[in-house]
Amino acid sequence: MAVVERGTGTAARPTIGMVAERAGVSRQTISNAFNAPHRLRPETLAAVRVAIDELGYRPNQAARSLRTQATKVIGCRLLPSNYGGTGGVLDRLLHALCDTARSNGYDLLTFSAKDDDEEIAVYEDLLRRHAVDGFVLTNTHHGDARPDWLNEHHARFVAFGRPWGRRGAQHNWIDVDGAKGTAEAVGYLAGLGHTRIGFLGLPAGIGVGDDRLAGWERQTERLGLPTKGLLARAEDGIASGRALAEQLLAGPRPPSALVCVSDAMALGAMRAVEDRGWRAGREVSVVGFDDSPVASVMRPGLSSLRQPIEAVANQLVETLLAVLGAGQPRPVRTLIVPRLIVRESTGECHAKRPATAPAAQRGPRLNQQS
Amino acid sequence: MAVVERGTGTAARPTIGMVAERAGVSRQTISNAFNAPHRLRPETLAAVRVAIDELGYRPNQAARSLRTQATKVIGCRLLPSNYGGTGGVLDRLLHALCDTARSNGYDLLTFSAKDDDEEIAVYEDLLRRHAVDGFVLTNTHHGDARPDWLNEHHARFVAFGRPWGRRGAQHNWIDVDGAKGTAEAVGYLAGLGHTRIGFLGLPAGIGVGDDRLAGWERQTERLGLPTKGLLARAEDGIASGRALAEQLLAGPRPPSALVCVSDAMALGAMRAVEDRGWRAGREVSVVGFDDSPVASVMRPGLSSLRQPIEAVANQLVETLLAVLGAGQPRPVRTLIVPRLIVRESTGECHAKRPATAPAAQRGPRLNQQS
DNA sequence: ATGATGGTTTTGAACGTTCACATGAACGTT
DNA sequence: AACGTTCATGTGAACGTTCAAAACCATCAT
Repeated sequence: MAVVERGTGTAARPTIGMVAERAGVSRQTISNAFNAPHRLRPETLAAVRVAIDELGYRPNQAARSLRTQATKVIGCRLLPSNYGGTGGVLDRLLHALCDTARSNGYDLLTFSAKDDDEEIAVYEDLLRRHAVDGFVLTNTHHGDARPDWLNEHHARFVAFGRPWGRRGAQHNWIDVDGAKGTAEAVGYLAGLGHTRIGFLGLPAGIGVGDDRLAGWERQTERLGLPTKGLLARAEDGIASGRALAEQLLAGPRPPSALVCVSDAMALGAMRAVEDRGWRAGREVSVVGFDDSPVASVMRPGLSSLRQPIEAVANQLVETLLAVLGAGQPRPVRTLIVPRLIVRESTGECHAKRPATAPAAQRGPRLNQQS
Repeated sequence: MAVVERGTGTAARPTIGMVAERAGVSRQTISNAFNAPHRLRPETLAAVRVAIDELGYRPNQAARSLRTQATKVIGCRLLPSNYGGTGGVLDRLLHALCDTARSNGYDLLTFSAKDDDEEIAVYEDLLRRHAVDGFVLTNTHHGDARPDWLNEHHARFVAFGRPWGRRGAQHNWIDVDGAKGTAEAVGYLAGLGHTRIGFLGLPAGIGVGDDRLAGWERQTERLGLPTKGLLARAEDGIASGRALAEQLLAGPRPPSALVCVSDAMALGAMRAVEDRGWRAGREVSVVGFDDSPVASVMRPGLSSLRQPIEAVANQLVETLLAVLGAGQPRPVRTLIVPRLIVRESTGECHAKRPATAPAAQRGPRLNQQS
């Protein structure tokens, strides 16, 4: 645990040679102590470790990369945390990636790009300079040019997000099973007695939106619940959610619960509920998606489907390391199931006896999450 | 603009030697084409550029780092985007840092840490491995151990944030002038006719909070405005803001405007205003700090002091590069002034004629920001 | 004794670049 | 013509590590 030397003049950091000399062995032995300790005799290893500690030595990463042709760095584009209304999901992913990568001996190199083309340009630069070993892709979408580009250039990568709209995509990916999530939400609401459960979705053609919608469709059908007049779609956003919800609630046979494709939509929906003098979780239940920070902070708290981002990050790194190690192992296509976080915006159905006779006030049972 | 070779077997990327051979010059000449193009005769340079382009060559970063002892990488700790209620400021900073660094030929290496000690441990690791040239520190605070540690270990760094509580700190820093910001807010509100302007602050001892409070104190004094019973302090948060605002508004001589140390506080304050059946920007004006994404999205929009993060990032990188280049130039201590973004939560003072005679309805003049 | 075996350590070269210096050409001056 | 100067390019070494192969050294069977 010795401190980095601070000599009188230049702070010359130790090299493998200095450690070798101090331990009375060759350079290679020091190298082995790091890369293949099992090869050393226990006494030698101990002695070497003492020398390493005394000098506070760590292998120079540049020299190591040069020799091994591996930088131990993973590249990842940085998206605005509020990107596409994903409410901090990508921010959490980035954190988790840092942690997982580091505990596997890798570092994370981040860069920003205003669009996919610029992102590809950065890929090209980083690859040519041998500055990274591989990439983690986020925010995959229809007509995504990045996977093809990376494949053509023999780059190693994993994607967070399915290759929407491409059946035979050859790359590895991990994603969250949005359909399973919304299906769970519908099931939960049905369990609370709701029979008319609406869905606020995105315009057709957006992978994530279609996926989450499919879960609602599947589950309502399975449970024999109606869907007619209970689906509304528009661009993501609070304003959107408010308008769509108002539209459904103003219909002849309004829903008593709304499952939303995002927290932003759900926030808007709650607003629409309040506009009518009602309260989310009482007259109308609302469920969001992504469990963004606001969801837990607002009152009433927003029930939301939380993506298990830490698990996703683990899978991503694990898969990428497998790809980096062995050339190309079996393809990995993993779906991880989100978890419904229940807060006050969901409650039992009171559709039969509306606002005039409100149900017994449920205490503000805060199920706050972080 | 040639594409990276994709040979039949291994995709052997070009080296400086191959380019040299192709151009019929020596390796050093290729090197110079990148690092000192002015040294080459124009014709030579042109010929070399052709060869470089044809092969799609870029210098191998590891080899370069090994030789020059410079990695061209800057390290930066990643903080949760909702960290300490700073509402996306650090997220914006990270983006801006990426951009600025990259356009200066540097990459950004990010890592996460659960506390300062862990952060220092990562510093140590990265320094010993020669994985970075320097660091950007964020979130400086009282009793911060990081600058001292870095100085002792001869690390190069710049801080975003003043060395709170240390007069003679020796390192370079850039910060936002919170006091000037709140002073501007007070001035603006006074211009709208407000005379009783309150402040919702943080507990004493938090640098950022003390700074922003000081601006309110300074400006109210300068304008001869009262402060008694107009200051309330607590931990940051929406709930806090709501409670503090309610406390001030319930007083014998309540404020007609509130300047808040953060957007979270301001959100709470607006809530308290609504609790009383009032509307922010009409009966009581509210100003936040940081211009977080919610500020522009909510209705009424929250007026807020926006930190010019892009300018901060530029300064940070510029300063760090200066430190990395020349050993230690003149110390840099820069304060950058925030800008008041006016939205609907601020309006003319109507303290004399309260809610019964509301002023002419101001149209929802959306001054939405991004 | 001899040689084969297997574990442990050392040796020399190589990774791809840039540094410090050497070389050579072109030019103007004496 | 000889010289110094400047500019452009080439040469060999070095950065710090790991790879491949060789050398060493016990141990054991022959």
